Amino acid sequence: MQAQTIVQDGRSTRSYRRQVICANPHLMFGAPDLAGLPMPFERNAEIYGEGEPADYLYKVMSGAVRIYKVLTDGRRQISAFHLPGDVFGIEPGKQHAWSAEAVGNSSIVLVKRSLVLRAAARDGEVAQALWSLTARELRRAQDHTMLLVKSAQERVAAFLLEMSQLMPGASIMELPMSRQDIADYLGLTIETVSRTLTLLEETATIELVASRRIVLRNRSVLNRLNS
Amino acid sequence: MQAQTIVQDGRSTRSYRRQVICANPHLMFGAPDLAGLPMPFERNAEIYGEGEPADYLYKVMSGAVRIYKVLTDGRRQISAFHLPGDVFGIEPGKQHAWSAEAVGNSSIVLVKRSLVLRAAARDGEVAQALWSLTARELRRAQDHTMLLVKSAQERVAAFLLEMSQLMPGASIMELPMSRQDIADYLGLTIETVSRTLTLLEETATIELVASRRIVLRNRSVLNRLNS
DNA sequence: CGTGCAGTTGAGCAAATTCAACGCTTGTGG
DNA sequence: CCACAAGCGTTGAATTTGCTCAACTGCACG
Repeated sequence: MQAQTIVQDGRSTRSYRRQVICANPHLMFGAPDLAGLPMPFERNAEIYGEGEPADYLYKVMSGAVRIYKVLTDGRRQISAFHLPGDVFGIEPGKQHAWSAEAVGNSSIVLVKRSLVLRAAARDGEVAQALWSLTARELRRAQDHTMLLVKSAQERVAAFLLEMSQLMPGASIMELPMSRQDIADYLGLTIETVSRTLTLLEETATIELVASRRIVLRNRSVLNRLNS
Repeated sequence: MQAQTIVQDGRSTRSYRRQVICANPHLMFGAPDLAGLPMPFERNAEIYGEGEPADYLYKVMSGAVRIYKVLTDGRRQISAFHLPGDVFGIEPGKQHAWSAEAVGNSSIVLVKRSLVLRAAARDGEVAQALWSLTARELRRAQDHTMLLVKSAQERVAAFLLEMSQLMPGASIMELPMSRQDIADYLGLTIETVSRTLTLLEETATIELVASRRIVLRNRSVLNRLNS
């Protein structure tokens, strides 16, 4: 069983070629009894890759996960960030259509897909849960679609509100992801994201405590942008 | 029971205010026994509206359906076109998050949602079918997301290929929808769609037999744009 | 034959991208 | 402890892409 994790290479380009570096997140494919136990993933470690068999469902315990695809021209599109409590990895087919990586060091619980499916076949409640999980993911994807037809300001505002919803109660938002991650999620460039954030700061809508620590000062402005 | 259908108003603007005109597509909400029988919908007739209870599942028998939302600023975003054979109207919640309209005159079969859900609770096969239908819809939505981060040429090429896949065998594609529909699906303006189509015609990639009759002359170019 | 709608085309403009330089923080090695 | 490189983020200037506004064409229908 080969142990290898794939992470982003360190070049300053924005296209995503990949490079093999360290120890393995895929041990469990040979050790199905690990299902249900939390597994640690390092920053940028791959959880699964596009085209791999979709044998597990995943639940984020701590950290954050990005779901993404790399286009032929090297651009990357992130379809979702998953934060603690979120389940991900549900796929219609046998194979993953997307890749998943840990944004920062993360702890993730794995459950064998076949176990869940078998349980669902027996138990209507499980089937129902699985279905509503998929349906929620569908709504998420549709909301993301609506994001991508808006202006840069609107997208960034929507992103900030979405993140603050995912971290309720925190007055200072601690974003786990980089500007590049945000840009690839919003379909913008890092420069545009950066400029838009400073613009929002200049208008006292937000406060950039540090580049990844943001306070939402004026939610009504953000809500209006989001509308 | 009030009979009324809602259609687009006739103004030249691109924002979508609405105006009541003619006879009712919602008879079935009072006549559940109609479930399973095909119902006719006129061009632009509303099938269901955002916020209405999601009491039915729908299957297109003939014609075409657009699923859309109208933003606060009046712009419309179409999330999907459904052609004969497609099932639509599956929603995670009790209410429709989107609206559905017939693109052209269409025939659509309705099935009571509660019947399907009850069947799914008893029968694992039905539950499985329902789940995979939802999952397919999810993949569709994700594919659409990937569309919206591409250039205008790439979006139009992807649209043409998608449509040709939905109408296999036809050498001349007969598009049921207007330029405005296409634009709202691709997140572009009608002008950009029009210009892009003429550009593709000038490069002999497609042939515009008539504005809604298109022949794909050079699929490899389209595929390259799509990649 | 006019009217209305759908689609096309053109010119100017605005928004976001591209390319480039720079600043700040962090980690590493002398 | 300082020097320096690497990563990440910000800022500026030029460019490109698609949008806006406007005019015009072709077609269908009365």
